[in-house]
Amino acid sequence: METTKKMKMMSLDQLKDKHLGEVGTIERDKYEFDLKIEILGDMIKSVRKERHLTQEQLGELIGVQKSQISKLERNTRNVTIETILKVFKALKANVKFSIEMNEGEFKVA
Amino acid sequence: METTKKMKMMSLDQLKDKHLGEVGTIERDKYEFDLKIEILGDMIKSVRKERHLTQEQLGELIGVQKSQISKLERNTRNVTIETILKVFKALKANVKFSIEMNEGEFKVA
DNA sequence: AAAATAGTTTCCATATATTGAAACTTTTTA
DNA sequence: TAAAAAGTTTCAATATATGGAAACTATTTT
Repeated sequence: METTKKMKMMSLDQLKDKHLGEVGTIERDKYEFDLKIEILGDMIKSVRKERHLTQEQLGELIGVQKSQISKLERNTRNVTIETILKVFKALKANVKFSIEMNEGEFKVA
Repeated sequence: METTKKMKMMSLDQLKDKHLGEVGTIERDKYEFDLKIEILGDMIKSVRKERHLTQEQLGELIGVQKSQISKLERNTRNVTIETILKVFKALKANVKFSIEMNEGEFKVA
């Protein structure tokens, strides 16, 4: 099993944001990772913990039972984008998505 | 504050397959965007175009009909993570996911 | 303009994601 | 250590994502 690797990093963009905002008061966390089903749940859990919420509280914010949150965090199954967005929106976390590709890497079979 | 920048090393295979440009100048495209259902399809389409594939060809790579690809690109519905990963994997594109949050922004209702 | 290719839509079946309720287990607190 | 709180699992219902087939429209090519 893979352990949760929580990588905190500060990007240039964040530095800019920080300077634009109130000096030194805005702490911004960014978690970035290769998208895999197995990691998503861990991310939900991480952010929820950071917000000091119980599964039940998060569930209330979204409008679902705590069991639902548990399932999501435990990666018991596939998830739809909509569900992911609902959760992170409730956690007031900004979700970004990026796609990287090397030019010319591709060959049609 | 440390930035962990891990630009992927280029493999020899990638260099070999590179058909234009000089050695060592493989361009890497990165599309980053706030995750929204409406945008995902556009991204699939963009990357597919960049790979010079038709919907039918992409479908073959994944093992689905072209109509399926059309539906995905046209954002006709919600999508699961699994499907997203399947598509971008076939396109040899690296999918990243990031979550940003401001500390202390959160208030429990 | 006709043919060929590419993309879209509809109809429909099947698989599975979402969800609640309740019982259960684990962790925390008094 | 007993009670309370937090988290997990199971059972079951419903909604909906995935997918193929075929007819359709749009675009490109000859």
